[in-house]
This record gives sequence, C-alpha cells and structure tokens, in this order.
Amino acid sequence: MSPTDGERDWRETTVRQDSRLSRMLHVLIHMGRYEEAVTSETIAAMLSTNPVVIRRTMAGLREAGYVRSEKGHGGGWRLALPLGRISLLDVYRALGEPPVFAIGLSIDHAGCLVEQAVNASLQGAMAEAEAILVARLGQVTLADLAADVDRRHEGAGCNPGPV
Amino acid sequence: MSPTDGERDWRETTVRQDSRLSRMLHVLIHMGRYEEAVTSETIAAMLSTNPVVIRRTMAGLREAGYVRSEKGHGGGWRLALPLGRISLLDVYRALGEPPVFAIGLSIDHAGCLVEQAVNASLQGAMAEAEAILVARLGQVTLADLAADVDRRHEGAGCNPGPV
DNA sequence: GATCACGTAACTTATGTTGTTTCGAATGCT
DNA sequence: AGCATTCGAAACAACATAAGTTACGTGATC
Ligand code: FES
Ligand code: FES
Repeated sequence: MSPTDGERDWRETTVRQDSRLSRMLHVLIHMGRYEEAVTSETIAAMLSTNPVVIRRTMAGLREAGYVRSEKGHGGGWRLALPLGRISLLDVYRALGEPPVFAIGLSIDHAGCLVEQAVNASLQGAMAEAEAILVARLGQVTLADLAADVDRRHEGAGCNPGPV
Repeated sequence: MSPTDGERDWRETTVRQDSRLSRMLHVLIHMGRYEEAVTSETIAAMLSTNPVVIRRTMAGLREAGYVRSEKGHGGGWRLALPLGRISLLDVYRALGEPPVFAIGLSIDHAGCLVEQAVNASLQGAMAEAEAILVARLGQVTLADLAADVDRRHEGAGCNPGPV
C-alpha cells in the first residue's frame, strides 16, 4: 500500500532497451576488486556479450575520466578513480544521459492549449520523478555498492570470481 | 545546479516512443468540451494520425469504463464519466500501465552478487521515482487540466476548436 | 438496404539498443 | 625488426516496440 512498493517488473521487459547503466556499474565494481587491467574480451565474457559493445559503451567512461584504456600486451581497462569518487549519477552522465522515460509527449499542435496543458502537467510530473531519480543516483557511490556486495557475501552462497 | 532543474528535452526526442498517454489526455479533455459523440476519424485528424490508431488506443479506456463507443450514424466516442472523476493515473492504467522507464536492468547472471547489488540499488531508485510519478498522476484529474486550459485561454491567442 | 462507424487482424515503417564483422593503429614482447 | 595483443572506429544485421496503414467484418442508424 505504501507508495514505494512499486511492483513493476523491469525484468519482465524482455529486452526493452538500454541496460548500459546497469552493465557499466557491474563492470566498474568488478574492476574495483582487481588491480590488473581487464580486457574488453574478458568483460564481454563476463556480461555475455561482445567486446565491441564493451568498448563502445566504455568510451564515454574513458572520456569522462573514470577509466583508462591501454593497448597492447597487458593492456585493457583500468579504473582512473577510486570507487568512492564515482557516483551512479556520474556513470549515467558519462554514458551521455540516455533518456530516462519511455513515455513521451505528443507535440503535434504547437498552438493547441489543451496539448499545452496536458504536456505541462506530464512534464512537471516527469521532471519531478527524474529529479528524485537523479538525486538518488547522485547519493550512491560505487564504493557503497561494493560494500553492499560484501554485505551480501556473508549470507548467500558466494559467487566471487568472473568467468 | 539544484537537482530539480532537470533541463532534459522531451520534445527533442524525435519520436522516441509511447505518446499514448499524452494523446489520450488530449482527446479526453477535448471530449469534455463537447457533448456530441466524436468519431475516430475526427480524433485522428485532430492528432494527425490514423483512425485505427485511435480505436486501438482507446480500446483500453473503453474497457476501463471511462469512455463508450457507439457504431453507426451519429456514433463515435463519448465520455462515460465526468472529467473530475478521471485522474491521469486512471488513464495511464487504462492504457495497460506501459513501461515508464527507458532504462532497464541487466539480468544476465542470476547468481552474481555484484549484479544483485547494482540492480537492487537501481531498482530502488527507479521504484521511488515511479512512486512519485504515480502519486502526481493520481492527484491530477482531467477536470484540473481542463481548468488549466481555461486559465491559459485568458492570455495567449486562443486556439479553441479542432479541425 | 445503404451508409456510417467501430473492432480486429495483419502488415509495414521508424527509431534505438544490441550484436557482429572488419580493418586500422598503438603497445609491448621476443 | 617482427609479431601477437588490444583498443578504436566504421559499417551492417538483428531485435523490439510504438506508430502508421490496409483490409475486412459487425452492428447501428437513416
Ligand atoms: S562480478 Fe558479476 S560476473 Fe564478475
Ligand atoms: S483540443 Fe487540441 S486539437 Fe482539439
């Protein structure tokens, strides 16, 4: 009954779209556990996808200065900042701030007052929801998530390493 | 700088997806201004689209009891409830509660604790944002929007009728 | 009965993420 | 120097979903 028990199943959305944020967080936290460079191929195997997808997605993180990439032997990806210095919001922004909502406004009639009123209301609600989301993403660092991982580690059957 | 000045341009999203809610609100408020039945064709012209799209989308509203449809001469769509009895949330639900977010979770590894921690955090943030959105949609009725239209009417150059 | 208007199915289009292949460039080992 | 490794980037196919379109059936009104 509480307003926070939203029971929507994001898992149910087949493959709707844009799991980049989730994936990148996964990768970054993983990288925080090892010092060595990780290759795109290893990460791709970790996420059951293709190395090119990894490079494509992590390009934004590199440009934002959160990771570094090195070519050649022993190369790969390395964290450029400690996990505590990177918030979920930072990652989201490094990905180019992809659209948050699947719901859009109809803007067929520039002059229609009804449309204006409808869109103003929807836009207000969405802006407020996005503000909440952004605020929460900004409050959580990757180190917080890593700590949560440790917490979960003391209970369920472990599943530490990759591959 | 404040977290609430989100300057995202929903208008800029080309035709990303799902403007059904916006469109249906537009139609319903419009219907509230006239007593006569409105045909799918008229509505489609209003929204610059196809009558079949209208029937398809309004089917949910009919099943939810917010509108009625009649065949034959003089037929079309009519409100089944006054605008004050229909909230934006009601309309959203009648449309089948389409996905709110374009951001999804990655669930490739059921056993990975890192993924669990990441998804728990993201899911929490998204659930809270959705709760806010739903709360706001539930507080606004179509009558409120109609009143807002009237308010806008006393200022800018009017644009009353359709077609 | 003719016309109007909805109901539904089927197909096409548009947009964006994801997946894949391919080539080039830089790095480091031998 | 030569070669294997690894990223960088372009190009293209695959997939999913809202939206647009066509076609045909059904029911109601004139
Ligand atoms: S931490 Fe999830 S696969 Fe490596
Ligand atoms: S009210 Fe916007 S076109 Fe009719």
